[in-house]
Amino acid sequence: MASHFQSLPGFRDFYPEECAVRNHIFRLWRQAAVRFGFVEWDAPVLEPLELFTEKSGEEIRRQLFEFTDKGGRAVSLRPEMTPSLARMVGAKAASLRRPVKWFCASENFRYERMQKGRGRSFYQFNADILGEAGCGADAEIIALVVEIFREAGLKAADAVVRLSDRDLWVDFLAARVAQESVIGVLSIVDKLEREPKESILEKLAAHTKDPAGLLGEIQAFLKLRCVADMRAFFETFPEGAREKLLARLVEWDALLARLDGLGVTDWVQVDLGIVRGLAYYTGFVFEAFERSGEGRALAGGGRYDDLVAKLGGAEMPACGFGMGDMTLRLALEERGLLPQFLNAPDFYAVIGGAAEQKAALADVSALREAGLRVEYPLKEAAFGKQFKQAAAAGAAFALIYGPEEVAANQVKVKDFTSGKETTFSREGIVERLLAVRSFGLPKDPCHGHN
RNA sequence: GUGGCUGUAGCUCAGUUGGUUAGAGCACCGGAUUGUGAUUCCGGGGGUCGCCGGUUCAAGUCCGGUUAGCCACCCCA
Repeated sequence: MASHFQSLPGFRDFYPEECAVRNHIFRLWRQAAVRFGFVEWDAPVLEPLELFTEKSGEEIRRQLFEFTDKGGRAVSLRPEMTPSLARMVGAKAASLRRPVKWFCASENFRYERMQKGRGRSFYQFNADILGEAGCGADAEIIALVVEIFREAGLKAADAVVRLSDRDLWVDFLAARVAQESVIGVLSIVDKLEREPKESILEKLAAHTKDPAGLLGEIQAFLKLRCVADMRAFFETFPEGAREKLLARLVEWDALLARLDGLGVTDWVQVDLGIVRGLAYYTGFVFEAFERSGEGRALAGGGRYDDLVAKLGGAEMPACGFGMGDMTLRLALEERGLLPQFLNAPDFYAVIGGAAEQKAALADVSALREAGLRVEYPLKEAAFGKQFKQAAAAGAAFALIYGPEEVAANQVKVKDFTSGKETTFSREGIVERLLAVRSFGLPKDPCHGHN
């Protein structure tokens, strides 16, 4: 170790290569959101502790970076953005034009034990639509998830959005257990795959006289994969519960029709097994997963119509999702979807010596002014060394300013991919090289020189 | 918060039953090389062997503790 200082556990140093990857992911997020008409917002990194405990309860303090500041205030680094969003939207609820479509790409902090794809500091993209109760907002949110995946280079074979419905679960369970047991049963359902059957039955017995029967119905419910099957399933339910459940399916039809119109049907799978973290969700919920391999969760979200009133003081239906940078990065990395040479220059000027320096630097400046990425050696060096440096920097082209070229008011351009060279007049060099960057060296041999 | 595995150069790792001044490849810097880049050759910098303690004439090596990382559980807003 050159230094005895290290970054804190779970926090990352971003060397240029890492930073380029991070910025690439930010770019994917921002561009997709902006195309969908979302606007970016942000909030303080440090917030009053109560803002977070109000939503999630005292238990989450274990996972907060919380402390008392010098003014004696209980504060915490933000573990998520939704409470801040609710506060900000709630404060201006009356004057915001609806629907409110906001996104942010924020650094968040959770005091957790680290593992693959999870640290104590991470970046998360959030997009929310507030003030629209209809499923059009849910569809827009889900389509944005898919748009980000597409923009990143993923295909429908790589990732899937599993769509579930908290309302449907509540109505389904209400027909089988007491109202106050619904939440408890949902948390049991969440662990269905991870716990032995005996343990599940034992827990269900606290909520029903017929745990085996209830488990059978839940398993049948979980197997439903389309609205037609759901409808057939509910037709057998007793009057009262049946009408409510069938009415909910009308919303499902409307949502799926919109998703079809938005062209994301291939990415969406009805899967009522998505019940995790349903504490404050009130309607459609979803999570995006990799289809194969690790099966990592890439994003998750849903409708939370009551949360803004609770935290922001104003009635405001809402839905949204979050997507972390770490799992997305791993998914893209494994598929070779991270661009190479994100920091590479377009052109590297190879400069003969002091006599050629003035002409070369003048062109470098003009090219940079035009928006091209141009580098050159900061000290005099042999031609061979300069070419090595140009290649090591990942430059697409070398611009050669030797005595011959400069004397003739020319510059030789070398394409590092093909190894071919073409000589241009320095007159109008900016326009020529803008074209070279976009289309490569001209094929017309009359430009050539050999 | 619980359990398993692992810490030797920036990276990947070697290092004999404990035995002189701890090595290699890659990477980096310089040179061969003042007109052409992923090849080649030569040289250089860089290590308190994670940390603390113990056993021993002697510890990178053995023992104990600790810390960090990885993986799984818990959790996932």
